[in-house]
Amino acid sequence: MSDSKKISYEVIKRLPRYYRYLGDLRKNNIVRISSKELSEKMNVTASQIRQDLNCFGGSGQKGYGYNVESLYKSICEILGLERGHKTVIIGAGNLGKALVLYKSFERRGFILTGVFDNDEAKIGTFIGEHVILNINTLPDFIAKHKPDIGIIAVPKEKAGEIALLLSQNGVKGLVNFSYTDLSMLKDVEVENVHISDSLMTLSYRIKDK
Amino acid sequence: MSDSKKISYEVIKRLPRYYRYLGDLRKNNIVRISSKELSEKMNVTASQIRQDLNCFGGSGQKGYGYNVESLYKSICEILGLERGHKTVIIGAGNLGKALVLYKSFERRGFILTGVFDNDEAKIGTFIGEHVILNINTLPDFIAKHKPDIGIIAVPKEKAGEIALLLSQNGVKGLVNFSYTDLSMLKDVEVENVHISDSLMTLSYRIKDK
DNA sequence: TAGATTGTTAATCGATTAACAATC
DNA sequence: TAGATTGTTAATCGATTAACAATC
Repeated sequence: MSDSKKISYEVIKRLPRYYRYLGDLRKNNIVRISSKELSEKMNVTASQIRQDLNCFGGSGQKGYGYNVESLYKSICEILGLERGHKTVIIGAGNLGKALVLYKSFERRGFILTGVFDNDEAKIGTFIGEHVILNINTLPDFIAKHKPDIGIIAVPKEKAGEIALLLSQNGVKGLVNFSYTDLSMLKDVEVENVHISDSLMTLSYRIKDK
Repeated sequence: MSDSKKISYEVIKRLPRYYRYLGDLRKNNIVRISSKELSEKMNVTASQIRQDLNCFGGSGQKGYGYNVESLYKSICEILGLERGHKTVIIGAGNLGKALVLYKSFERRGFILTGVFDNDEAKIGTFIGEHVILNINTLPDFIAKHKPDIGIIAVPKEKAGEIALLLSQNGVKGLVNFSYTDLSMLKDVEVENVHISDSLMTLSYRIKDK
C-alpha cells in the first residue's frame, strides 16, 4: 500500500519489459507464474524480479507466485497506460510518417490526435486518415485537445524550439527522435530515442568479432 | 595504452553522447575543452567524464584539458565508426522505409547495402534509390557483400526467424525494432530500440503532473 | 502438514563522486 | 613560477544478489 518509496529509473525502465512478457503469458492463458520461472524466461535474477515488483506493494502470494492477469493489470495501471494518453506528432518527414502509420501505439493506449509540420506543401495532405496541420495552429490545438505527449520527429535544428513550444503550452512529456539533447527543459519529461546512438554502441560491441 | 580493462556497458552507452557534443564543439571551431566545461554543457559530473575518457588511455593533458579534434577522432575510432559498417535493412514497411530514407546513418559511417522484404508486391520496387530484394536471396547477398549489421524492422512474429537467419549467415550485430526480445541469440550482438517502451516509461513519469 | 515461494533484510558488487598528487 | 586541470586512488552511494523467516 505504501507508494512512498522512490522508484528508481532503473526499475521503471524495466516495467515495460515485464509488461510485454506478462502480456505474452496472458495470451497463452497462463494463470500463474513464479519469480523463478519468469526469471528464466527473461534472463534476469528471480531476486531482481521480486525486488522490482515489490516497489509497488506485494502483488504476489507466498507459496503460489504471481497471478498473471492481475500482475499484468497492476503494471498497466502503474505505468498509467489505462488513461489513454493523447499524443501529437510534430514533423511529417519519413520518420514522422512511419510513426503516424504505426498502429501499435494505439493498441497500447496512446491516441494520436494531431500531426503537424511547417511545410506548406505538406499541410492539408493526408497520412493515412490523419491530415497534416500547420505548426502555427499547435497552441490552439493543444488548448482545445489537451494532449499529454508530444513526439518530436523534426530535424535537430528545430527540435529545441518545438520542445519549448510544446512544454510552454502544457504538454507533459516528450519523446525526442532528433539527434540532439532536450534535457535542459523544465516542467517536461523527456525520453530520447537516439537511433544513431544504438548503431554506434553496436559498432563498438562488434569490433572484436 | 592499456586497452585491457573491461569497459562497462554504462560507459559505452555514453560514448555516442560525448561524440555528439564533441562534434558540435568541433563545428564551432572550439579547440580545447576541460572536463569541467564539458560537464556543464552535458549536465554530468566532471569526474565521470574523466573516468570515462580514461578507460581508453589518457587523451587529455594536465593543466590544459582535452583537444576537441583529437578526442573526437579517438572516440570515432573507439566506436569503430571509421570502418564504414555495411548494413542491411529487413522489412520494407513504414518503419523500414523511413530507415532507408534516413540519410543521417550514412553521414555517420553506416552504409546501407540492401533492403529486403518477403512481400511479392514490394519486391522489385524502389525506396529512394534502393530496390527491395527478395528475402530468399539474403544468404547469397550476405555471402557476397558481407554486411556487418542487420536492422530488423519486421513484425514481431517474424523477428526471431530473421535474426537467426542473419546471425547464421555471419552478420555480427543487430538493431531490433520489433516488439520482442532477441537476446537469446549467441554469436550476435543485439541492440533493441523499443519505441513503445519509451512511451510507456514516459507515461509513468508524467503520471503526477 | 510439507513444499513452495514470497517479501524483505543483509551482503555484495559495481558505478559514481570526491579528493588530491602529479604535471603541463 | 603559479594556476589549471588531468589521471587515479579512495570514499560514497545505489543497485543487484543472496539468504531466509514468514506464510500460503
